[in-house]
Amino acid sequence: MTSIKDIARLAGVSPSTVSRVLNEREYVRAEVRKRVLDIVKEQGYVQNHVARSMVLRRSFTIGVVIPYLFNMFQRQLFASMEFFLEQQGYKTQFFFLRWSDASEQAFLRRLKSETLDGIIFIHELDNPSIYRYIQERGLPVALCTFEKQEFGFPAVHIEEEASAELAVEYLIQRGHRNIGLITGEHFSFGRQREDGYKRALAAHGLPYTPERTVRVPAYNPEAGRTGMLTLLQRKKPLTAVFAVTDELAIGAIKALSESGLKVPEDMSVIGLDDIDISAFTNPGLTTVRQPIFEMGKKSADLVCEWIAHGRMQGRAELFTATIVERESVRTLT
Amino acid sequence: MTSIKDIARLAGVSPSTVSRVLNEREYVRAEVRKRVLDIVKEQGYVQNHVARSMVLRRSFTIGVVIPYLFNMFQRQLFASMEFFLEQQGYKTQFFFLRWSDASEQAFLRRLKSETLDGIIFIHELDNPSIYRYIQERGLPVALCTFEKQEFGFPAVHIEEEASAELAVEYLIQRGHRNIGLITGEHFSFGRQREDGYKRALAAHGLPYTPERTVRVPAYNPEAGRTGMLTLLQRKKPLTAVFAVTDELAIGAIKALSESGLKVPEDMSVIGLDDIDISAFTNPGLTTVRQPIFEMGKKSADLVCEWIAHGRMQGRAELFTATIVERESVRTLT
DNA sequence: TTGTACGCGTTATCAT
DNA sequence: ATGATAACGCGTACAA
Repeated sequence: MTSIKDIARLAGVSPSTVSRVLNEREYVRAEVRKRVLDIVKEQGYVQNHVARSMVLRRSFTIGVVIPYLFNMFQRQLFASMEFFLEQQGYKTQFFFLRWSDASEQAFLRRLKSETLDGIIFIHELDNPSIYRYIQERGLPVALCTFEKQEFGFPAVHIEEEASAELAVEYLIQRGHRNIGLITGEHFSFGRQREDGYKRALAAHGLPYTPERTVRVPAYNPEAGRTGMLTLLQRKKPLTAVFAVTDELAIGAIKALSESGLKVPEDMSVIGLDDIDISAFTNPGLTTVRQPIFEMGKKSADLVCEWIAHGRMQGRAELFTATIVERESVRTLT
Repeated sequence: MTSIKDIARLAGVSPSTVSRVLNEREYVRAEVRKRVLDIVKEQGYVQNHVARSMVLRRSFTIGVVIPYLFNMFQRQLFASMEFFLEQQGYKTQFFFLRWSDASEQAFLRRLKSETLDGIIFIHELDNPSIYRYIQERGLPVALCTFEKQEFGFPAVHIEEEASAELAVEYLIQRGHRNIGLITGEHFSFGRQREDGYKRALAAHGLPYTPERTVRVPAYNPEAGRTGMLTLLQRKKPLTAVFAVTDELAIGAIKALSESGLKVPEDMSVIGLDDIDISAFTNPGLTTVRQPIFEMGKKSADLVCEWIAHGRMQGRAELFTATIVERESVRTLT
């Protein structure tokens, strides 16, 4: 491969001069600059990124930590991040994490070996040692869709509890009293959204009945489907269900139709996230929208600013969720 | 950061010895090896990946080229690749490409600067100069979901035409004669699937009527929706539609339900791909399954073997698609 | 304004 | 079996 030395030789200057030209330093005659640039173009020369990272001790790369089986919501989120990161001159390196300690350990090893400039988490980790390592090293970081109070990292997320409350409130306003909940066992947002559900019930003097809640091991459609089936099986009266993510809701709707129940005639369903596909389900899914694109941008901005200023810039960035009305909720009369 | 020199000093040996231990070379006394390993563990030392890449002139990284707005099918594909690549000790670096020449140029620049060990394309590029560059450099490469005869790169894909034919054949067997087609303007698989559609019609002596074909600018649900609407508007008799991807099919079903038409009672719909979500639509989407997981694995294997043996290993790897029966197709009587 | 020399962390080669 | 040294490609301090 052609290196900076080759260019220097061809242009009849020293490597340092070529370096100065390429990095837009001053102190180089316009004439020389042009000559160098011409040769660079002619040779199709591009700086070797590895060598550059080594000497600069930075990689212009931001890591994005995401579950191995990322869902559609996270997919949209990281597309947004990648877009804004690239705009600011950063490459994105994804770390797909499995739900195991071994996977988190492997991640820590990579973290140590890769000289990332910053890191964004779209995935909540169990192991606090990783957060601790990042904190000690002072690595610029942002959390997206969750927070970790103990570490004081900047966090980007919606008000989980309030957003869930909004969804349930919407059902109650439409006359629903017997409302089921499908949530997940893992991650703090599952618990927070469950709290929002309870708060909405309480605000209207409705009792919380544990039999109307089911906790599933994942947040995908299949889990939503089995969750709904379980709920149905318990034979508690139910006119509506709040699924804490859209994917769960999509699975719930499937279970309902398999059971010969119509949405929203026989059962109303509301989700939370507003992923792309939710506009295309039958019936269209009524849900609560997270501003995905903006949240991705904010996360990217937070780490980039931290890097630029050399110190942490923000703390929590709270976004507001809004109802998206489609056809999966019926008004009881 | 602690470096190999620090470990060497702490263990009372030279950096070379530490290097030998870490890379599992022979010629190092068991006793010394243990001492080094203990220090490494104690210090939490990990080799610096950047320095290593520089001297070894390889990065243990495979690039995966994918459209910026990758669809759910591609999402499953690259998850599979990432999984197998990691298993073989490679990191995955994604390149999200936009549909523009500028984006392809930027990609070429990165390609030159990054010392990748290999590359997989899940995205067909317009610009032959990129393929040419890869060919000249002898960079291990695999194409997934398409091929480029001119360059003779190994390619992993289903028999596009035959798979489409299978879908249409399925409709014809069930009594459908007036079958619409929703396909995309771009990429060779769109044309190939269209050819398969025509071949199935011809095989049964059915005429090809251009008014029953619509070509949309993307392969996502929204494009499928507008495509279906267009088809409906033309008022040609129609009992079934073949959408060349599942995402298009999902959009088509949405358009149908918006128009007050029931699937499959008033109109049958069949897709192609069998993405995860297709099992959860209402009605469940009848489609043709690409063995996504296996195709991802095969692509990963092809580049890894190429790297290991120092020369190209396979050529075309053809996979067979199979019908997945769900509820979106009705048998006419 | 430009060139020389050194160092970044690692591995391979060659001595010992 | 182990250590010294050079080299990978680049940026920068310092000399010129």
